Amino acid sequence: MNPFLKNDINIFKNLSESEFIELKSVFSYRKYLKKEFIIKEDAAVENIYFISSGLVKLSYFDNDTNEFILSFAFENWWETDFSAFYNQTKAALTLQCLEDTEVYGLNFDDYFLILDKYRLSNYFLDKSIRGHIASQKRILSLLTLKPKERYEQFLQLYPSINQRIPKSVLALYLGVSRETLSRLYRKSKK
Amino acid sequence: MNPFLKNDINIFKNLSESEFIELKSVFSYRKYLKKEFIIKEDAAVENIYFISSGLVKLSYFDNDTNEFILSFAFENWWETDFSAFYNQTKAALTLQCLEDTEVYGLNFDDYFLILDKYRLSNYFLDKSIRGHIASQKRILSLLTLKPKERYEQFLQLYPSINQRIPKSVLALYLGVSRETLSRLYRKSKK
DNA sequence: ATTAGGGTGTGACCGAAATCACTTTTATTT
DNA sequence: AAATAAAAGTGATTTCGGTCACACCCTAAT
Repeated sequence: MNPFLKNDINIFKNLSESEFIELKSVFSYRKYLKKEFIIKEDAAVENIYFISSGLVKLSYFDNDTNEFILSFAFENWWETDFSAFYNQTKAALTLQCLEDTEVYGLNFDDYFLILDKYRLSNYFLDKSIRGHIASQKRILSLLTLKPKERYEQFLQLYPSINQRIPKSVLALYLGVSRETLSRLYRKSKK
Repeated sequence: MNPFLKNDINIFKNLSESEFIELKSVFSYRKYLKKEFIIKEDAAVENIYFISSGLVKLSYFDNDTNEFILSFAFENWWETDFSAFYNQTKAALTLQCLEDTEVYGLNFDDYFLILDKYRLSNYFLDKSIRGHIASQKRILSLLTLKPKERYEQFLQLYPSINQRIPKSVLALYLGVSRETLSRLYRKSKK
């Protein structure tokens, strides 16, 4: 198993080497290529995914035409369509790779199994609360900031992924048109 | 202790009567009047609050002038400035009563204490994930819907609190001006 | 019954961003 | 290297929602 996942979990719970080998067996490793879908709309959402390398986008399509991006996820993030996974319903969101990406999947039953067996509830609770806090920041950003300010906030918050995604994709995340973003970009440079 | 909290927790973990009496002692009950602040900007955030009755708004003020509402919270919801509580920093948000409100406060140390002592991690994990899912829905609503559609979605989602708040306050939540909301309102009636 | 204040409705005007249309630049593929 | 596709820049036009200004409630207090 990728060392990242081990290090990440160990922040909260020091498992012995043997416990870790045991735990590792419940995860399913898979590699996806750029543009491949990890979760497709209307498909069942079997897993929650730990991204060990690469970059993905979680998005929603209205009327299967216009795309909107809920979040990017990269190294050491857990991601899935939480609503669909947690309620075991069909995916309303899609999860697609912006780069070649390696993931460790954890299915519904195993998720609840390991919560108790390895006392990982507090680990996931921490992840979830931080995710919740990040979502609230995003809501405030959408409510309070103008496109230009949102763009600048994004640059500050995620300087690394800004380099890794096309501007047209970033526009889908910021909630502005491609053209408007392009014009802002010029202005904030000088 | 208010029966609501007990019923809510019991969904996840059946505590004995004596355990419950023990647990109850860590909560601090308090009653607030309409317009009172439970959390004030820049103050320390001691507690996470379980709302047992009433209605509150969680909001952000930019430059201490313009208000934006992150969420409403009412009976059976847990609410606080999570970022400030969890990181033990000063409040960036305010929590203010829209009605007379009764809360049960739980402080930082006790929170982590009872997570383990009463095995409540899974209970709070569930709450947190559902909160996270709700936040994501809100983000999508802001990204994909026009003001009129957001208003209609709100009516559908929270028909009860729509009756309990002024339209001008709802506008702060929907991210539109008071005037625009007023005009939409007329249009969607006919 | 008069006043004051919170909440709401509505017209006029303005501006930021969407949309449309097209060009230019940069990557990928063969 | 040529061809094709993807991404980005830019002008012209339109539109939705914000802002300003003021009128009209309705309830509670004097």
